[in-house]
Amino acid sequence: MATIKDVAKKANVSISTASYALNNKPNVAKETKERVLKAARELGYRPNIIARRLKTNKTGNVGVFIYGFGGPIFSDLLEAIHIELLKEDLNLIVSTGKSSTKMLQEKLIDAAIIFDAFMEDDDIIRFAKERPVITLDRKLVGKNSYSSRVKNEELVYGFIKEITKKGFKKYAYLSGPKDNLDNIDRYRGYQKALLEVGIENISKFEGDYTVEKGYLIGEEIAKLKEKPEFIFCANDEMAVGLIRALKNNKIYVPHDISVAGFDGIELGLYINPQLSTIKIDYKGWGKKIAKNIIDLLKKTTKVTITNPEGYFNYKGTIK
Amino acid sequence: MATIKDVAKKANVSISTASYALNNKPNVAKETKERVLKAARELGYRPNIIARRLKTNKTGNVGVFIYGFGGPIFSDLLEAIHIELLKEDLNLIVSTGKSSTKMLQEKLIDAAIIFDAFMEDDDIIRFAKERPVITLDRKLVGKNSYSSRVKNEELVYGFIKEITKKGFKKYAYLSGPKDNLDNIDRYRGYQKALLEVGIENISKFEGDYTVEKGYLIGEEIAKLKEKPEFIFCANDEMAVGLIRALKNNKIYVPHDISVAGFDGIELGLYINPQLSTIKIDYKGWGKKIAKNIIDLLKKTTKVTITNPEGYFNYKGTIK
DNA sequence: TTGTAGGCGTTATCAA
DNA sequence: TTGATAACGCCTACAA
Repeated sequence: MATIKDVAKKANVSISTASYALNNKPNVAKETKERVLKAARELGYRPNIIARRLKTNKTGNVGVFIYGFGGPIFSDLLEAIHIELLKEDLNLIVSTGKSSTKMLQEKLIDAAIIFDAFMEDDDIIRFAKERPVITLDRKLVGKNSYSSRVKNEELVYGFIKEITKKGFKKYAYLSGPKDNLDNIDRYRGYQKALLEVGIENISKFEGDYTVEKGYLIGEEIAKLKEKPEFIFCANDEMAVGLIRALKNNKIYVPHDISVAGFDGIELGLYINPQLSTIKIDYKGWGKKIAKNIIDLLKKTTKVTITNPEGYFNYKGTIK
Repeated sequence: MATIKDVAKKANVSISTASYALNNKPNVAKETKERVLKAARELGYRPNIIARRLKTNKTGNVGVFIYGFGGPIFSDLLEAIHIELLKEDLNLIVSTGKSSTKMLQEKLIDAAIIFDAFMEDDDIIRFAKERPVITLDRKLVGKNSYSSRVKNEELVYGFIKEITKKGFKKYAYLSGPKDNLDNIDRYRGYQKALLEVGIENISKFEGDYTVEKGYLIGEEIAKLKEKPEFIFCANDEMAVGLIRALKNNKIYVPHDISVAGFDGIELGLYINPQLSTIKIDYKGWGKKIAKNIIDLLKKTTKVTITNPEGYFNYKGTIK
């Protein structure tokens, strides 16, 4: 592999001059520069990013750490982030699980966006001592450390407030993992809205955000004597599984039971009827966060982190 | 950030001794080693992977480059790869588009797995001069360069051979992007199977692998006077969109038209009826490829690259 | 068993 | 406008 040394030799200049030429520094003669660039081209020279990094402490990479590659919400988020980063010639690196933590520790990235509740606050804080982080899955604010959150409580509250006008009596909540922060906030909004109209007992089923679990809970509910009239699922995927199980047990949505979810995933559009849900603008969110990260890396201005928008869709699986 | 220098100073040893101790070399006295490790712990020392890499030419990262984060087949593939890599303490880095090419050039990874037809052969070949690559989306075999492919032609041929026994007369093919290699191979198998039973004119619609395009083609087909009796879609996502458009136009699958897809994505299980398809074992594939990569990195044995399995599901959207 | 020193490929300081 | 050289943090002969 050709190094800058080879280029310098071939162009008959010193290493430092070669470096200047290759990095577009203004202090190098036009003719010299051309000679260097030509040599580089002919040798197929590529700067060794590792060596550069050792010197400059910059990689040109932004890491996005997610809790799994399966989540349908991530594709929009990642796609949008990627587009923005490319505009600034930054690379996007995606990782998950233990790999993420290691990348954070090894600082192979200039900045991080975190959407993985399994990652430890401590690791994030340590990283944030030197580089900016935006977390999307927790409240973690400090030096270099920002948080952008879906307005879970507010959105669910507003959504359910409307639902209560339909006069349902028996409500249920299908939760995500019980220590998941988004899930907790969504439940809080749910509970608040119902309490305000005097409904206190909400039957609660514990899920895990997967279609499969939603299906299992659906089968469970199908066997109940006293069925809920309205079930709010902490995410769309569980709602899809739930509805499917109900249908297989000849319980029809929304005729027999009304169901709603959260996220607005594409899958929800392709079941019949379409899933009622609280749709989050993940694309818009990704774009905004990426812009924030870019600003943070530039350190030019004060950076204001924004939260994503949400929209209600009552049609479909609600009577 | 604490460096090995700080650790050495704190433990009152030389840098090299600190390095030996931290890397578990056998030549260091037990007591010294303990002193070094203690110092490292107290300083929160983390080796700078960048510096190490510069010296050893190893990163401990494996890159997987995909054509987009939206593809539902990738989640299984990535998840499986990730699990295998972790067993060997290798990190998984995922990237797409231009970022992928840059990572390849900058060699931030020890090996690459490529499933992105937009990446250039040249870039891959250059990378493969020094490190192993497995491509999943093209035929590219050479030094350090291996190819693992879905048996598109063979699978579609076998599947359609069975279909022809049902006695359909009018066949259509909904293609992927017309220069996509998988798509071309799938069509070849389709054509071959039909030719063998004397069917020569296949009406062909050009799609792009997306649900949206499938939907548009579905609307187009709904307007045709002479409709096909069986439509094979080059992937499941288009099939889902197609079926949905047909249903919206009161054409029912499989009652009026039979449809099948390719991939076996989860979404296909949640439409009604379930999508008939050629299911690829993406999880198994990911596991195998990851193992291959690990072997290649170890350079121990001759490595044999395997192809993924496929399974037929005729039930659901085929009459 | 420990320490000295050279080098991985860059960038950047300073002198020429 | 160019060149010599010292870092960046780590590993590893080789010497002690």
